[in-house]
Parts: sequence; C-alpha cells; structure tokens
Amino acid sequence: MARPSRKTEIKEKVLLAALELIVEGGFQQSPMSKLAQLADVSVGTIYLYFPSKDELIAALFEDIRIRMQEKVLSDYDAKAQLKKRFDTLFLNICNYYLDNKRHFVFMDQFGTSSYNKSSLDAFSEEMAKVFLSLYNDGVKQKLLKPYSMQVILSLVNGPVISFVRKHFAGFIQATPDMVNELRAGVWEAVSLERH
Amino acid sequence: MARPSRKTEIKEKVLLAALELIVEGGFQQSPMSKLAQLADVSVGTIYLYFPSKDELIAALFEDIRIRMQEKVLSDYDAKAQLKKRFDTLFLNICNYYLDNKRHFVFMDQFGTSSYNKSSLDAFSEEMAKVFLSLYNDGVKQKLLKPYSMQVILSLVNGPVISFVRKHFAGFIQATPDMVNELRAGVWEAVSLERH
Amino acid sequence: MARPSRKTEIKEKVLLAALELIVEGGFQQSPMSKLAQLADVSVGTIYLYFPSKDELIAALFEDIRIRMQEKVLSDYDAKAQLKKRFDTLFLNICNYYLDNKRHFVFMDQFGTSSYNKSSLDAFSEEMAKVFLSLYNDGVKQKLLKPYSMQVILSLVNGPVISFVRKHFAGFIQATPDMVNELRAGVWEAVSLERH
Amino acid sequence: MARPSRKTEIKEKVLLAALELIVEGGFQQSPMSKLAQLADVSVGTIYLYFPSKDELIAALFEDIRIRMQEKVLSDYDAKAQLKKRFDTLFLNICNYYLDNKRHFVFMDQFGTSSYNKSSLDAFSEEMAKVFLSLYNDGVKQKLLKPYSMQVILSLVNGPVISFVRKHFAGFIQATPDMVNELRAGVWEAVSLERH
DNA sequence: CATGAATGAGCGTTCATTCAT
DNA sequence: TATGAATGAACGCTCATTCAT
Repeated sequence: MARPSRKTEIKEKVLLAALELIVEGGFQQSPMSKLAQLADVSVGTIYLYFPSKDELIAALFEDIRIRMQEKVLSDYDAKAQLKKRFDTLFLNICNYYLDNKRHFVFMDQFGTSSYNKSSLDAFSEEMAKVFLSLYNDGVKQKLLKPYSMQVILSLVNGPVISFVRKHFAGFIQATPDMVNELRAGVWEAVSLERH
Repeated sequence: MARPSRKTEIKEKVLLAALELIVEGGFQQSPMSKLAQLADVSVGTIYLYFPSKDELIAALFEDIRIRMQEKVLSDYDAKAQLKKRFDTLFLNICNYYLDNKRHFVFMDQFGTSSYNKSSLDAFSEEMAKVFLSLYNDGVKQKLLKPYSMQVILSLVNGPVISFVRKHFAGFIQATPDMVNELRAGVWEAVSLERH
Repeated sequence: MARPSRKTEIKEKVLLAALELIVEGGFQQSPMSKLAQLADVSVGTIYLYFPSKDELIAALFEDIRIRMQEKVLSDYDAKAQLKKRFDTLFLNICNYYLDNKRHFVFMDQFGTSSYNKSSLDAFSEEMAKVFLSLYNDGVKQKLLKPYSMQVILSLVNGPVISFVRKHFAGFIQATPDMVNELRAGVWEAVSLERH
Repeated sequence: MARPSRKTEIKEKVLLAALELIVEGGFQQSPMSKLAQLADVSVGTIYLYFPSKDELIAALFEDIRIRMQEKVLSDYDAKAQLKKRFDTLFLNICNYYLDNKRHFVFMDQFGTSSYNKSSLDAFSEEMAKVFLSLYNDGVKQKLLKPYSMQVILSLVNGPVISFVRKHFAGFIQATPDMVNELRAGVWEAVSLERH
C-alpha cells in the first residue's frame, strides 16, 4: 500500500481526535480547541484541512461509512444463495459495530443530531444498492415477505442498532450466541421460510 | 381530575416550549432565552422551577416517558392472553410515536445526546416491569423464544424506532398496513408459534 | 428635559466608548472586548443594546449625524437672506467639526471605511433638504452659479473637510480668521456676486 | 527605459494585487493569503519583499503617490504663467483621479485609516514644493488671495476629493463640463482676479 | 414569587507571520 | 530565493446562569 501523504496523515489524525472527543462527550463538549490539542495540531491547521466544524463532522461521518462498507462488503458474494448473503451482511454489520465501538457511538449520535442535515444513515449508496438487490431477489424467490422494502429494512436494521446500543451502554454483554439469536429472530421476521 | 396548581401550570408551559424548540432545532439551537420567550415567562422564572437546563431537559424526558406510559398502558390488560398483550403494547407504542411526532423526535435525540447521562431509554420502570412480566409469561408458556430478554427487546423495539424514524424523516408514509406488517414480522421474530 | 432612561444611559455609554476607541485607533483596533472594558459593561451587555458591531457603528454614525444636525440647524433661519443662510450653515458646520474633534475624526474615517455600506455622508436627510432648498433659492435669485448641485456641494463641503483634517492632523492651528478666509473663498467659489 | 529587475517585477505584482484587493473590499477583507493568491506568488515570498503588511501598504501608498506625481507633473511647466500652471495642475490631478479609480479609492481609504501613521496625504514632497512655489508666486503677483497656504490648499484640493468621491460613489457622472465648473469655482475661491 | 438586565467564559473562525524544506 | 503548511493570539458573538429589583 502507498505511504499516506502528509496531507492524508493530518486529516486522519484530526478525524481520529474528533471521533474520540465526540464519542466521549458529544458534539457540544468537543470544541475545535480541544480537538486541536488532542490531534496535536493547532486550531488553524484544522482549518487548512476542513472548511468548518460542520464539514469536519460530515467528513468524519463519510469516512466511517466508507470504512464500514469496505469491511461489511469485503467477503460479500452477490452470487451466493440468498440466505447466505443475508447472514453475511447481518453478521458483518453487527460485528463491525461491536468491534468498532467509537464508530457505532458516533454514527448513533450523528443520526439524530443537527449535524445530520439530510437524514443520512450509516449506509452508503453502495450498501443501499446491495440491500435493494438482496430485497428484490428475496421477494422474487419468495424467500422474503412481500413487505415494502422500508419495513423489511426496519425489521433488520432496527434490532441491530438496539442490541448494540444496549451492549455499549453496559446493559448486556454481547456474546456470539446472542448475535446468533438476533440473526435467527430477524430472519424469521422477514423470511417466508418455515421449519 | 384536580385543577392543576399554578406551579404545575408553569412547569408544563416551560416543558412544552422546550419540546417545541428542541424538536425544531436540536439542543444547540434552544437557548434558555428563546425558551422563556416561547413559554411566555421570564428566564428567571424558569430557574425557579428547574435548577438548570440539564435538569429541565431531564424533566422533559421523564414527563414524556410518563405520558407515553399512561397512554400505552391505558387499555393494557395484564390478564389477557399473551398474544393479545403483545399486540396491544406493540400497537400502542407504535401509534403513540406516530401520533406524537414531537415526543418521538425528542426521545430519539435525547437517547444519544450528552444530556442522557444514564443511558436511559424511552421506557419507564413501570413499563419495564410490564415487559418483564410479559417476557417471563411468554417464555414459561413456550410462546416466546428462549432468548435473553434484552435480545427479545431489541427484536421488538428496534424495528419500531427504525420504522417511525423513516416515517418522520419523510422516507416513507406510514400506513396501518405497514404497521401491521411490522407487527407481524416482529411477532415472528420473537415467537415460537408456527402457522 | 426628561431624565434619561437606564436603557438610553447604557447605549450612550457604549457609543461614547466606541467613539473614543475608534477615533484613537481606528476600527481595527477597537474590538468589542476593549469597548466593553472602556464602557464599563460586559461584552454581553453590548449585545443587549446592539445586534452586532456593524450596527453599533452604524448607530454611532447616525447618532453623530443627528447631534451635528441639531447643532448646525439650531439657529438656522430658513427665511433669512440667502447669504446669511449660507454663512450660518458654513460656520456652524465648520465650527461643529472644530469643536467636536472626535465626531469629525469618526465621520471622516467612517466615510471611506467598509462599515459605510451605502456611501453615506455626514449630512442627514434633513440637512440635505436644507441644502437643496438653499441651492434652489440661490440659483433662482441668481446668487449662486448655475452649476449642478453636486458641484456646488463639492465646492462648499470639500474645503471644510480638507481644512479641518489639516487642523486635527496638526499641520495648522485653525483660527477664526482662517475659518473666515475659508468661508470667503468658498463663497466666491459658488456665488455670482462680485465686489 | 531599463528592463525591470525580477525583484521589481515581483514587488509590482504584489502591490497591484494589494491595490485590487483593498479597493474591492477594504483593508479588513484583504488577508495576505488572498493577496498572495491574486499576485500568483506565495505568502512567504511577499515577506521577502515587504517586512510586514503595514509596510506593504505604506509602500503601495508611496508607489501611487509617485505614479500620480509623474503623471500630474509630466506636462507642468514651472515657468508658464500662473493661471496656466494652476489649470494644468488642477486638471491633471482631477483627471488622474477620474482615470485611475483604484488609485483614488485607495488613497481616500488610506488617508483616514490607521495605516496612515503620519497623516500623509496624496501629495509627495516634490508635489508639495510645486504647490509652495505656485502659492508663493501667486501671492507675490497678487493673483492669489493672501490666505495662509493651507487654507488655499484646502480650497483647491477639498473640492476635488469631494467631487471625485461623489463620482465613484455613483451619485454623479462626472463630465468635462462639470470638471470645468469645478476648476472655475476653485479658481475664484483662491484668486484675486475679477472679470 | 417573578422579572429580565447583566455577566463573562467559551465558542467557531480568521489571518499576520514564521520557518523547515 | 521561493514556498506554503503551520501557528495561535485575537476576533465577533452566544448563552447558561445570577441577582437586584
């Protein structure tokens, strides 16, 4: 892999510091001055790389989205059987969140904050296409219930968010078994398969 | 019902104004001065009833929780059949959110904000007890899957949040049919019943 | 005269401090924080009375204009002979500037600064009407040259500014005799009278 | 004429860019970074040629003064008749300003700004000598009123500034006739000649 | 009780200047 | 020489909280 340029290096340092600060104390408690201190650059330097705090946060959001997408789709085979594709995505997303606490907490905060100017969610457009394709195939194959896609998405995505949130809030200690239960439950929520 | 005292009246006026302001523009754009103006009281008066902005917001959270609980449990019969109890709760919660946009949006924002110091969620302790009882009965009667309660809760509650959020963000227009699909899906996610 | 209200009192204190600071060091060296210190109020207080620094400066400009107009027109008789009217205005304006260094210096700076968003000059609309009337009468009576009004105004006003500026810059020490010379010169510049 | 050295070339490029920027948006809106961009050099380079922003602006002022002086005195004959000399200077100055908007606007702004640390005006020392000589000759020949030189200067220079300012502010459209009226007026303001 | 003027620490952002390359 | 990334003090402005009335 190419050595990251100086420019990229600083951007990442700043984004990393922003992530840490925001996850720790929320957007309110994350002034540019603290951010600069934590990133070990001056305030002015941040403004060389990001035009405003808003855009910095938007960039952080996009950065996390991309990283998550890469990981989640890394072993995704669009030609595999539908159930296999569902399981892969579900587990990848769930485990990505569980393995990347900061990313999850940030996305969770960002979603309902006033920094989210277009009601964006954690899924990039490419992920959205993958979901759409999976949904269409599932309906066509009569493996998925003929609900509207948004209902299906809610049935799949909602439990993940809810579960991971409980985990990081300390109410539960997520285990692979629990993740499997969640996956099984969600599959029954959306599938027409019966045992 | 007892006539509300002057004290209660003012508190409610302030909480109502806070709700409107916060839902409209987020916590950041809701200074105490605007709040006072909207509530038609002076800033000083607000501090007679709430020791700080943090506690005002905490009180608003609690207030909404209580109102929601009252509504959601109003026609809940703890002795009814399990499926009936589940349906009642599910529909009541879902419809409460759909009918009370401000309450939902506030709770959704509050949940991940730094004002939520104890990772509270929308369900009061009484609601939690109802859930627990329902869960225990369901497991005992072998109507619910033997998953841990938090997993079940995630499977039930997650889709609702996700669905209502999409509705208020304008991505979908919620209909009774969709709500029913959601309920059916969630029930299959958590139940052992097979058709 | 009525006792000035508290509100008026603070506004004037702030405007006075702004005047002093700006005259002393220009707009650049007059931050709101210094201004607050000099006016013996907090920064926040200034913003209770003026919505922004721009508007504070605009208000100061308008305030000086009004004060100057009051003084300049105080003994002006619109029905007096034309030469008398000219002399009164000329001397009043010239002496107002000489007697009110800060007002002059501020107006002089403001005129060409970027705070002057509409190319305003030191003369209020009422003063402008007086000038217009004087000009029209003078032309009608064939006492003034039939130049366009703006040329006449330049011939009258330009020397005053130039002269007072030299005085306050320390290049000359203005005397009543010099003011008289200036007045005589200006009169000959614009009048058709010959000795 | 000698080919300008590289050093001179860069200086001029920078001064030209500074002029444009300052005239467009005032001193406040003219950061060194924009200036560098417009001049197509780096910020660092500017500091190789000018020790500070203050001195850059002072240099710009001096540069314009010199250029103006060259133009104004280009066809000035110190041995011509007094009236001829007066007319030449007056028209040259007036037309120089009208033909060089940026120079005028800059000088006008600079004069009252805090960058003008010695109350300098638009006239270089050489111009001042020409004025002095003209004044002395005029008084000796009893063609000029026996006013102090600063009063005479105010009577001559003030109207020009005032008139040109109105022109560039858009209040009037200067015409050769108006310039002539101005010249005639000013001459009568300062001369003893009678028709 | 009720008021709202007053406070000032803290915010996001700018920009003259420096210095390693 | 020439560069432009980096700096950080300083700016205009906000807003939770206080307190004299």
